[in-house]
This record gives sequence, C-alpha cells and structure tokens, in this order.
Amino acid sequence: MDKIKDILVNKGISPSYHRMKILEYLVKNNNHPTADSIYRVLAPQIPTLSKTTIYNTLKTFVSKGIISSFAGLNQELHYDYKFEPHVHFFCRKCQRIFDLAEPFDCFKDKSIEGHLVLSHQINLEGICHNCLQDEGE
Amino acid sequence: MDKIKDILVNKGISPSYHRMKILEYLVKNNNHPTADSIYRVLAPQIPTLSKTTIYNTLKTFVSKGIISSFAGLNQELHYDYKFEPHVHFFCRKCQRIFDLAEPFDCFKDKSIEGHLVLSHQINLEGICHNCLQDEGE
DNA sequence: TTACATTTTTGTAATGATTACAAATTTATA
DNA sequence: TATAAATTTGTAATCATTACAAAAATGTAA
Repeated sequence: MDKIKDILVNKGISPSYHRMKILEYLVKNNNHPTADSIYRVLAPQIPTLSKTTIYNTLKTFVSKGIISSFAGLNQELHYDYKFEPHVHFFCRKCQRIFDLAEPFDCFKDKSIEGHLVLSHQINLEGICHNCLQDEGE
Repeated sequence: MDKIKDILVNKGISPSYHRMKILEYLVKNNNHPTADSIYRVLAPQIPTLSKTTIYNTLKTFVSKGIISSFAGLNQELHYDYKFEPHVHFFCRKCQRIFDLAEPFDCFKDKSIEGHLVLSHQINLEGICHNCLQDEGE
C-alpha cells in the first residue's frame, strides 16, 4: 500500500484515501476496467464513494500519466495501469479485451511526416481464442 | 453518381436518395466526418433529412463494410471511406485528424496468439506539423 | 391506375457515459 | 482551535447515440 502512495506522491498528487483505493484497484487488476466497473467493485467497500470521484480521479491519473485510457468496442472508456508496450485485442463475440505483446516499436516519440508522436495505440478486433473453440463445437 | 449507386447495389443495399447522398459525401470528402458534421453539411441541401437517418445509414454502411469507423479524441465516432492501409494521427492542439501511411502490414487476417484478427486500427496522438510550427513562433 | 405490402425516413423520447457545479466534508495550516 | 485549501459528494446538465412508432415513399400485383 505504500507503493501505491509513492506512485501518487511522486506524481505530485496528494494521496487521499479514495485516490489510493482507486489506484490500488488499477494496479492489482489488469482487467481494463471502466469507470462504472470500478465503481461497482469499490462502492460496496467504500459506502461514501461517489461516481463523480471515480471520474475525477481517473481523469487526474490519465493527465499525470499514471494510467492510460482507450475506447472499447462500444465507445466506453477503459483504463489501464500496464505500461509495457502492448496492443489490445477486442473480441467481437465475448466482448473481452486481451493484452498482446507489441510486435514492433516504431512510433513513440518519433516524428512521422513532420508530426510529433507522443503516444500510440494499436487496437485489434476479431474472434478470440476461446470463442473460436466454442464455434468449432 | 452511378459509381455511388453501384457501390450500394453491389453490397445489397437499395440505393435510396438519402443513402446515395450520404455515401457520396463520404466518398468525396476524406475528412473523417462525424454523424453530426455530415448532418450539418447535408441538412441544408436536403431539408427533410433527419439525423436518425444519418445514424441508421452510417451503421448500415459500416456493417456492410462500405466504410469504417473509429473513435476520436473525445469518443465521438468518425467515419472513413478510405481503404488503403493507413493510420490516424490525432493532433492534441488543433484536434485535426491526419492520415499517414501504414509502415507495416502484419495484422490483417492473421492469427496472433490464437486470436483471429479481422481488423486493426493504429492511432497516433501528438502535435501535428502545423501546430509545431505555431509553437515555434 | 389503384390497393396493398414493404422499405425507408422521420421525429420524439429514452439511454447511458461523462461532465459541470455548488454544497458538504475532509484535510492541512497557522 | 480557527481558517483556508483541497477533496468529495450528489444532483442536474450535456451530448452522442439508439429505440421506436408514426409517416412517407417505394415497389408490386391486379
């Protein structure tokens, strides 16, 4: 839990209880949660927690570079603590999101056709391993 | 205009007037429009046009593979008729979207770690050429 | 052409994620 | 302890998108 606090302090964010709990959730669960799914898990444990706090906190974390966000198949924002380079695979059947290794590294902080690239996202879409097996049955 | 009609008929979509005008707009304007921006342009020319028709039509086109869609910086859906492989660059300052050449081709219809990849999107974010120049001034 | 069925479009209301904002609470500071 | 600042809450607003039923347009058969 001190590790969580350190992350916040190092980024100049005061480590309030709610912020620590939300970041702790993100660090421990690499399941691409949405604001709503975080709320559903944490609200029972923290009865006073409001959804606005979730949104505020996530927005703060993204702006400070602690987490990243990306749009899912239905436009809902998902959040990600993971920072090793990876790509997201969206399964059209089960709607789950998988992390896959990034097979190259040719964008970050480069200049491409005169444009300065600060971040990049690679999104794959298709049928996941499990759903392919289910189709076969 | 016959070309527009052919595209629709070939995909099994009956070429109604509104559908043709919307597809014509997409074919002629490679400016990544949103449903709303299409509406703002076409509504004055077609006074009876409703926004729901825009949404319905775009959804039909996407499902038939005539156009593709992607989420912009603010989650709004943008539409694209272009089918040569390309990546999208989002400028954080001017919010414009640029098409850049795709520097490799290693996803489409491949199987990666057991998952079948049907489509992919590469999104870059940063400061565009023009905005970099403005900063220098 | 007319009558009927089907398709397309419209317009309004609903949905759902996100944000704005002011009040309430908590925390830090003097 | 008193006061200021930061954080959180809760409700209401926003905005893109969708649902849905009515209206309009189109196609078809007699």
